[in-house]
Amino acid sequence: MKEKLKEHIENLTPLTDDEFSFVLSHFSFEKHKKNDFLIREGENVRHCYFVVSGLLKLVFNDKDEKQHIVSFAMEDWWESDFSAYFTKTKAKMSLQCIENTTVFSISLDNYEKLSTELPKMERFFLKKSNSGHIAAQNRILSFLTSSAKERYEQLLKQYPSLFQRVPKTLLASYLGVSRETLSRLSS
Amino acid sequence: MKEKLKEHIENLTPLTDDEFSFVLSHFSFEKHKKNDFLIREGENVRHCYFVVSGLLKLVFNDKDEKQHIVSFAMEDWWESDFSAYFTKTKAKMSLQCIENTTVFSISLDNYEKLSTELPKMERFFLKKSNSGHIAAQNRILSFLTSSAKERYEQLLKQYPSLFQRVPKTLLASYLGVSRETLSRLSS
DNA sequence: TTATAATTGTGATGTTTGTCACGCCCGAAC
DNA sequence: GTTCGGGCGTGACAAACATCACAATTATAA
Repeated sequence: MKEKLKEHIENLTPLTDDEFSFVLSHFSFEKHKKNDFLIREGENVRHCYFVVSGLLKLVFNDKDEKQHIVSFAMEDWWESDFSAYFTKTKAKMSLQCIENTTVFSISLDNYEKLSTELPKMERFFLKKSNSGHIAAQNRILSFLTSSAKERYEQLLKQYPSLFQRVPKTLLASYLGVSRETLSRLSS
Repeated sequence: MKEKLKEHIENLTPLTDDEFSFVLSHFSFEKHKKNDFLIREGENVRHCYFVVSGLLKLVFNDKDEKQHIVSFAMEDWWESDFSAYFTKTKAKMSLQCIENTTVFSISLDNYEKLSTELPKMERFFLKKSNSGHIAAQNRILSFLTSSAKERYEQLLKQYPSLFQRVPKTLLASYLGVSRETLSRLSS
């Protein structure tokens, strides 16, 4: 588990063993079961999560209780309701396990401490944030340029494993179409 | 002009005058006319821009030469093709002036120098990047949860000035609907 | 095992939206 | 002035998609 986090960080910036122990001391390791909530809509968001194994969904529920999936969080992803996390406001979204999941979590205090105490890590978080921004922009682009069918095919190509791991209803609410439409797209 | 940048940064972190001069020395000030390109699709992206005045569009052109507006960049916004900027690859999008525009620009080298030399600024860029990520996520959410009409009304509420400054065709291609549909929504 | 719930496909129908077509208005260029 | 083109509205039609309904199959739990 530790190794997973270490390797992940070292993809962007090398760390000595001492530095990594120091980094690690700012995180907690957590195991969660399928359907557990890491973040509940309306509550405070104490942590940001690094996914070691498993699968989560970041979900927004509209007034009609219809769920919309903003993001699937897979192995090696960072996820949270970042808006609520950074501004210390209540969560607008929920983060829930689709499978049994293990994560490293970090509080905002520790996030900021770590950033100031170890500049490498601030640089690391900056790069991660930039990637997150770019990924989100690509998703916007896919809504602007592509039909439901094309978005479906892009997803299939990029994350083929999702189609075995996740009920189609969830894929539909990620793609922004109804379950029935998705079903007809696949045939 | 300088003051605009200074105030903008000081919204998030205080700066001494010396620090600000140091910051400023990493930027260039540029004036551009309506229709000028700051970034052209297919070319290298040398700079990231802070908009002092005016209005720009960040545009993606699909295979059918249809333009899709990823973002309008207004006063106080940071904009670039961040993916191309950070990874030193060719631009997938263009950044073009809708009005006469003034900006501060910073090269990637200077961005990185500034970040390492002045940790405050790295913290600043991190916060900006987070906001960008969150803003993009909200836009994704609006595609998932809202009809064209609702997205139109949200935009009208958030940026009423756009409706005087920008031809409806551009608003349509930001909202992801045809010009004709947008026209019918407003009535 | 048996009962219960979740998942998925598919038909019927109506709404939303895109596309093509046309006409009007208005400002810029000549 | 006249011409030309961009911006904008709107009608007609077709395509894409949502919604409702129902059935069949597959987990899941008691």
